[in-house]
Amino acid sequence: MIFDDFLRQRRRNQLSQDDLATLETAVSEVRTVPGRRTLAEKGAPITFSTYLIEGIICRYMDDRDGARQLVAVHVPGDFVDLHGYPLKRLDHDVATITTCKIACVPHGALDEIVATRPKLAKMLWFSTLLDAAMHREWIFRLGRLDAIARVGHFFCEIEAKLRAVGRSDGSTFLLPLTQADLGEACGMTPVHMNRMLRELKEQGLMEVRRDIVIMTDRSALMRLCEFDPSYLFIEG
Amino acid sequence: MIFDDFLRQRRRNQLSQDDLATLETAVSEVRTVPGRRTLAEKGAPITFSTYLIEGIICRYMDDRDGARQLVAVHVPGDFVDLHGYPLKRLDHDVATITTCKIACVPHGALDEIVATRPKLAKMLWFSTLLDAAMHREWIFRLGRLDAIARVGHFFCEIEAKLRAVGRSDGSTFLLPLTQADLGEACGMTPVHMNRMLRELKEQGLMEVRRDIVIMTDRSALMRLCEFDPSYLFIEG
DNA sequence: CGATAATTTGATGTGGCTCAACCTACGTGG
DNA sequence: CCACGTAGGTTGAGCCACATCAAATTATCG
Repeated sequence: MIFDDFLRQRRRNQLSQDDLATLETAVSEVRTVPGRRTLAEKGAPITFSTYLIEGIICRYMDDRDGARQLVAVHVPGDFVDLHGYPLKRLDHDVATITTCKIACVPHGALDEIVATRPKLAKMLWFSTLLDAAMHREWIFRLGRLDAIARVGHFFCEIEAKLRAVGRSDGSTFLLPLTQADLGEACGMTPVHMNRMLRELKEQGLMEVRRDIVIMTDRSALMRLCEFDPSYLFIEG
Repeated sequence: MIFDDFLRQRRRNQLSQDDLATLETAVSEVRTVPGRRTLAEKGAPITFSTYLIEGIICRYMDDRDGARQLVAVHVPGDFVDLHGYPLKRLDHDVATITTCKIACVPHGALDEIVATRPKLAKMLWFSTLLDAAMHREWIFRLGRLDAIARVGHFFCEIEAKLRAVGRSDGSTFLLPLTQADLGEACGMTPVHMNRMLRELKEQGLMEVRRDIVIMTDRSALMRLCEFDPSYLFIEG
């Protein structure tokens, strides 16, 4: 049950029932956390990793003035800080955006998996490298795209990820991020994010109504922002 | 011999002589590649990973106009595309900057390691996550720092990495990147890179003479660009 | 010594930031 | 059920960091 969305549409078929059962028994606790709560702080040593069952979680780093740069936005099915298992401590903060249902997996249980189930271990490794591939795309986005394309690119990524876990029908999905959050993800001020969203709407590409995102013309949007989903390693 | 610099100053002490010998025998070939050569292209399936013994290698992505964004710069001791082992194909290009000495490790040999040596496997996993941590710092750099701080931050990172493998004395090191390369790493035009380098020199922080970088005042430079090396996981 | 790549400099344009105000939605308590 | 407080969203005016374009200068290397 818990890991129903784990690597869904990725290489889940390479996970045996046995593997999934093993993961399931590795969970020490499932709990619900309210929105806007810090889950882990930069520098703190961690002893378990967090798997996201439901909700939205972000990872971020602050500059010296406290301005925030998001480095990842997580959706159900993501093993949020699995990289903390080999690294032992985090180089950034982790916080919920919405109310979240999470599963905690102690690192001791992961040791057991690595020692006895090399195939499953390799899949866990794979899942951390998906995050790294997304990081690279974020570097590209921030370094090479202008503001409107950065915004479009961000939404294209989120949509593809949500679709892979059945949370988007390809044009409409729920995403309760404020414009300030979006700005922190795309490296721009909330004011400019507001203008870019208006521009995208006026161009008939996408619009945001309350927490609902509607991609009016997804393929045109993808063209605008040079979005190629291959880095997400989604199959089928 | 080959892996003398692998994870040096990281957690190398956790690698046994046996582990190192195993890595060594996993190498199928050691070769020398001239500078400015493409080693692997985006999308191509790969069957071996490349370990960098000597030289500088970069990874990058191109936008639709061919403008390049570097996503990583590698120094000796880096396992350049080890992430290609679980991922099976690359989401970016890889190219040499200088003449390089590299070791090729077939993925079949890595399978053997993962199946029989969980501790070594976890160290390999760890090394791919170091790259991910650097990616995150690059996201922060591009999203939150102004041009001069981006440049300083880039040099601080390179210096720390080179120092960890004995290629920097803490103030002076060799780095044969053109100003165009540097611009592609820091998300700015070569013209602006040139002006930022002048500015850094005039402020007495660092200067570049030919291929030699001299950090005149490293701690002031680190302050300017909010550089905190903890994300590099260098010990001692 | 000539060809080519890299660096440097100047002039001008503009994308996105800053600052400031106002508007709207919504939750809370009276 | 309304009054009010607060967070989020919207809009405008002005400015500045960085891009662009163009040309000159300096290294590098056959």
